[in-house]
Amino acid sequence: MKVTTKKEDFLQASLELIHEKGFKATTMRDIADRMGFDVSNSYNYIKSKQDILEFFLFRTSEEFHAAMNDILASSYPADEKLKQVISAHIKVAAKKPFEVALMVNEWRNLKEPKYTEYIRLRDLYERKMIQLLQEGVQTKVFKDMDVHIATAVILSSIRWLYTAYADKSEAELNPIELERQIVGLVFNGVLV
Amino acid sequence: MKVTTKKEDFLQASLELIHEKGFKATTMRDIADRMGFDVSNSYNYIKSKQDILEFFLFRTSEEFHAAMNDILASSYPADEKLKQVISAHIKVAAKKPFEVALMVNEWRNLKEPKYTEYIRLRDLYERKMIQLLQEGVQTKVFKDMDVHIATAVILSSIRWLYTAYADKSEAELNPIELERQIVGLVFNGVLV
DNA sequence: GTCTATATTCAGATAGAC
DNA sequence: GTCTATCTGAATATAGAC
Repeated sequence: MKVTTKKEDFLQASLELIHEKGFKATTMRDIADRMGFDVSNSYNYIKSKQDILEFFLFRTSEEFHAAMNDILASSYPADEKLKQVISAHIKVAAKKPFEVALMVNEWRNLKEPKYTEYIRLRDLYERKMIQLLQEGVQTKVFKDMDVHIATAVILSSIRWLYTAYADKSEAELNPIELERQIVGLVFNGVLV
Repeated sequence: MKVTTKKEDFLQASLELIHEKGFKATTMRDIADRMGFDVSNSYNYIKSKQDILEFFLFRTSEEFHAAMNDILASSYPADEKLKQVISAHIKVAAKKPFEVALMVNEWRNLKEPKYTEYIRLRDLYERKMIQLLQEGVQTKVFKDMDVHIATAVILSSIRWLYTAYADKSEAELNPIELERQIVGLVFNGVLV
């Protein structure tokens, strides 16, 4: 079994509560209650409530960027690269659904200068995706299309993935089949 | 020029502020400041802060449902129906970007019983979309696919649309070209 | 690490005068 | 419809004792 420090437990409890109620609606008291101690103890583990948000957002963002960088630096053709990006998103969403939920829903609650810093990372990620699609268009692997719109559509189309794994109620989705279906749609669309 | 009541002005100011700062972060004082009067006056127009959220969320939800119902009740084949759903989403996003932003970002701030009521409307809308795709698969217009996953992917893929119209900074997107690009992707994917 | 106590600030909402 | 004044509650965060 996994050994966790109390700080890790505290952050995990925070993460789950924020996912359930939202960042603003989650109070330090809520988190302390779930940990079974008084609010004031929370400040043994963090300096401020903002710290919790920053910790998860930047850590998970880094994970996405690392995967994207490896994929872009490979010699695969663009279609295989795109498939691997989709695959990476499914893997992260399946392994860390609450972290991804935070990225999707709570980044607006960051305060300056972290807010601007985070936006920059998001924009950078988007630009890497645009680059990938552009490469595919130039090599005639992808059709001629507006790569900016296509990037927005594709990134948006996989943004719901965390919900499939965050809610235990959902039937456990087979990640392999999920990837097959999504790649099928992104590559060839819905028409026969 | 358009004649507006002061209540309409108040709600519009609320809408824009909530879009800028988020619902929880927007205070009644913020809204009153923008209107140029004291907080207490706000309660001439609404009973509570929740009212603002409920008003916009349910009104815009109704708009989406009405469009979807008309499309489903038509005798068009499934591919044309799907195209019209996409077209409707673009139209609403272009005309009411802040309202759509609220639907995407702030529905979690509804309180019971409105929260449950709203979730039901969302689920209903999703089921209508599943029905549309199922019809297309049965009539061999769409390929054989997991219609639940396809519904999640397609609805998610057009969820970003409001951002293209909410931020004035973005170059004004031509809705006709936007529709052409998105329909092209949803129908045939990115491959040549 | 845990507690009690408290400082500080700020939010939603109401009462009542003009 | 507008204001002043105020109630009530709640939140983040800190100080200091055990």
